[in-house]
Amino acid sequence: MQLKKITKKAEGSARRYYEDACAAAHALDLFGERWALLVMRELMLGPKRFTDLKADLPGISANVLTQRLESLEAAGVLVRRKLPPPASAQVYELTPWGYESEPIFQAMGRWAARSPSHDPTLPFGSVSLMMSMRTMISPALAGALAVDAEFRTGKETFRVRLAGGELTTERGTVEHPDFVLTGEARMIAAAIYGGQPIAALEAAGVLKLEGDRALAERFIRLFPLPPKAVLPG
Amino acid sequence: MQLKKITKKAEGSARRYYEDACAAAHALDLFGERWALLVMRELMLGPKRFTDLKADLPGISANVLTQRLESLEAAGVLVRRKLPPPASAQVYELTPWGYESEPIFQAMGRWAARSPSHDPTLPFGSVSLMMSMRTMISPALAGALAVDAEFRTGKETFRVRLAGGELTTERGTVEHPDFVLTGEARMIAAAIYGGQPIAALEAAGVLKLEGDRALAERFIRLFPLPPKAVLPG
DNA sequence: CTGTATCCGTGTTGATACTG
DNA sequence: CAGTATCAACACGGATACAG
Repeated sequence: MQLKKITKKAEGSARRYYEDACAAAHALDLFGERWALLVMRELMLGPKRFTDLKADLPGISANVLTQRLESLEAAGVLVRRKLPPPASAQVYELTPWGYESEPIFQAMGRWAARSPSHDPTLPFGSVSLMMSMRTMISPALAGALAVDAEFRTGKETFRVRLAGGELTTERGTVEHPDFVLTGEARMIAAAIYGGQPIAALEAAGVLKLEGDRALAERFIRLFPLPPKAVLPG
Repeated sequence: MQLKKITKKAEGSARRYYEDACAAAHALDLFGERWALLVMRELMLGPKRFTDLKADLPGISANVLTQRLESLEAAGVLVRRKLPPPASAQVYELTPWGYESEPIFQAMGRWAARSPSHDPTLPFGSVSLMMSMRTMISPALAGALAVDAEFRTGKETFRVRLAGGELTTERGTVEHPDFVLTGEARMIAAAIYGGQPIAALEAAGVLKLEGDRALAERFIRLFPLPPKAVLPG
């Protein structure tokens, strides 16, 4: 009787780690596998269910998502929670430390926005939109402007509040918003980052604005993109 | 005469990209493959040759290093340069935009230093040490302290200069250093991050200090580690 | 409906050996 | 020194089947 192939890796894939004390290398041990960081991104605005994660990460397969959720849970980045009845569904939620990874996304976003090969016309999720606004807001341009608005993308609604130069973006609604902007995330991005006037996008039927139009037009100019990097050669 | 196998992927491997306009996702398209970010890290303090990169990244294989250098060059992150004779060797050097990725390492380092699973006893390269000092320096603790020191790890020498709360770390020597610290990077790290007194490490024969001892002891206390994350459960 | 487990084809990764 | 060639292992993504 032959020895059974033990190579089968008893349990939980033996991932490859960098044997490096550098904390940045350790960060890659935690979220360096494909999709892991994007899973974290999708959870930055609050818990989600497996199916929503899968839907919001086009291209990921169920088994890969399962593995990443396991790894990230083992790393202490997220936890799986069972919502109390009647909504007794399972959700995945970042730990407090997991939420503190936001500066990583901001540093990566700021840098990669300058990449010569960055293509902003690709699909754009609503979490990415909200995170990017937090990254790109210019306190200098914002000054003392105060805004309390609602952004509605597809099936999600966000409260976007600017006060004291600080921008907060969270899931939820607003009692008496200054304005409400409705449309796909990529259309809102076209207004904010693409310089498209809101009116033009409305005329095209891809965006809808209700409320204080002047304030909205001013608000969407507060997010200047950094200049593209100039390459040698 | 048979048709030549075109499957060979005409040129430059057909990598998998996230189809995502999110700039952070694009950053992963640029350096999300295994080893890519660590290659960038090794170049953050100046150009290196293929063989040095390979030696400083234990575990990477030559073919993977070649691929990563090609990808990063195509992305505009680094360039290959031929040094002028007589030192006519080939080196790899970050572009100005490549150097601007430092905040990414800092954000990752700050966050991952709090990871419950971070193991600071693993091998520690000298570039990582210099980068981590720039990340972890506490301007509050530094105050108006001025230091001009030399750090010697293995075969490399670095100029470490603190002035006006700013820390610069670069390859090179110092004319009249306040002190010179010699030892493996991990031993210097043991002093700076592990709280080991320099004298103890000298007694163990793993570190050597020349010059202003009081200043050196004070200097190495300027790099407090962030507290470990407390996990639920 | 929500999530997990298993199979499978394919491509990527990495160790070793080898070449200009 | 600076890479290429080869090959084995494994990770990815898709499909499908299964469990609560």
